[in-house]
Amino acid sequence: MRALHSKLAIKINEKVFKKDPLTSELGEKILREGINLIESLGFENFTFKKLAKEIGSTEASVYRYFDSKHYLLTYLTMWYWSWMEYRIVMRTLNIEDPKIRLRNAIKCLTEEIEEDKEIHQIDEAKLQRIVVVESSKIYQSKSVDADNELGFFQVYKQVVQRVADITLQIKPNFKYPHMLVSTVIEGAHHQRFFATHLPRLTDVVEGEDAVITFYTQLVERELNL
Amino acid sequence: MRALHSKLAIKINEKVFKKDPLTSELGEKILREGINLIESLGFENFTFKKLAKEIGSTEASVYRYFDSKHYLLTYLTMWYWSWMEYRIVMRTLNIEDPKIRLRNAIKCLTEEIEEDKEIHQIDEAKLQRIVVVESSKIYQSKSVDADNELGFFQVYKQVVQRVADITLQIKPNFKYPHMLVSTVIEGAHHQRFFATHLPRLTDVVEGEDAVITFYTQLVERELNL
DNA sequence: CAATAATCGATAGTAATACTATTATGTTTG
DNA sequence: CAAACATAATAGTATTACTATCGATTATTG
Repeated sequence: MRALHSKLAIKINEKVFKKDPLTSELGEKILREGINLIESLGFENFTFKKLAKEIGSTEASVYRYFDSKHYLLTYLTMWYWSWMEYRIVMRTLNIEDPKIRLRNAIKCLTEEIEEDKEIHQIDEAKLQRIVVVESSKIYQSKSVDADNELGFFQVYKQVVQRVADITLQIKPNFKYPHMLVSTVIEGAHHQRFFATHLPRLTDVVEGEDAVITFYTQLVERELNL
Repeated sequence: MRALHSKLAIKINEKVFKKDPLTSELGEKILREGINLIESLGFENFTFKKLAKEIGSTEASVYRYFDSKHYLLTYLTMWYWSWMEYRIVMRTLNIEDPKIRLRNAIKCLTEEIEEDKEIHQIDEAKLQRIVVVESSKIYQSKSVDADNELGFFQVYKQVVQRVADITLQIKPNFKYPHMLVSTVIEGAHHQRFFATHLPRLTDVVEGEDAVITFYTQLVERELNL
């Protein structure tokens, strides 16, 4: 009984999987338990063998869906960015003032996702934690260029482009819109990671989400708002 | 005939190696060829077996210096940050105006190192390319907390602290000095990587080092200079 | 100068990883 | 009901990430 193909369909580039995991129960388990296991073991120690054991299936069956754990992580990251793009669209649509659109978008990109939305079969809060810690591994790899050719980073680029466009509406002659946005996105991830593991590299402020505050401020100052 | 123990001694936390690679010719070869191989193969595909073959030695001998390739990368990264700290000190010492000190420090952190200094046995330009692409893997790993306990990230933290202190001299009530500096450092690395592999995430400007310009500007705007 | 320690190369071996291939048994669908 | 498809079970391979042992050579020290 799969409650799939939910309201908002998130479409993932087909080249990243061998068999669409959203078309079978086993596939969904791979995604769900994959997220759990990657989070608890870390991507390095995560294997398809362990995953298969967890979901009561076999290694070979998992390989029928994904060519490697690298592509599973890629899939999950693509899913995250598709979902994020949707969120950004929702929160900027119908807002006239580009300054508010921008602020909302930055908040979207930098805030911590709360647990327990239960709209998808995928737990977005958990997924965010994986994206924060592990997702840079999907491009910091020898296969970046090949994967980029296949379009695996397209959604990520779209997200950057979308927010960059808002900055250009505010300051049309701004020379570095993409750098600013990608700095904010990657920066927010790093800061969340640092806050947990290397707090001396960040400034955690009690009772405030310093990450949102800092990057919102940074962007607004950069565009002299 | 090793031309070692050069003028400026870079001291590396001893816990990261089993035997100090700077005390033997084999050790130096491990560092030198290690850098070459990691750059050409990528850290994932780099193995001690391949390294041993390259330097005409054996896997077991390499293991006599480092417990794992992870610690070799950690060593190299620590070396880079020690060297970077020295550079920053040199370029900020005796400069009275904190604004200029800051600008120099940011330039140090964001500029591309040119080839062929030949002061150390280590090629800093090549090392920087490795640090840009691979170094985040030393902390984005399950052993972060243990490695942090052992002090492996101390030099990195010192660098951040040092530059953060300059920002505080300029703006004493600034709430996010560490976030700002670590954002600049990690951001600069990402932008250099993006420029090569995912150019739509950045803004390469012909004839100008956009990375230096962008982050210098960013910092100065953040501190309203 | 001799003893001894350090260093290294050579070889071997292990457990785990990252896969691929084959086959047999269901299960769905047309 | 037959064809097509999905999965489990099993087996197997090449590579990786190590560890252990053992002489031979080289450097250090007493």
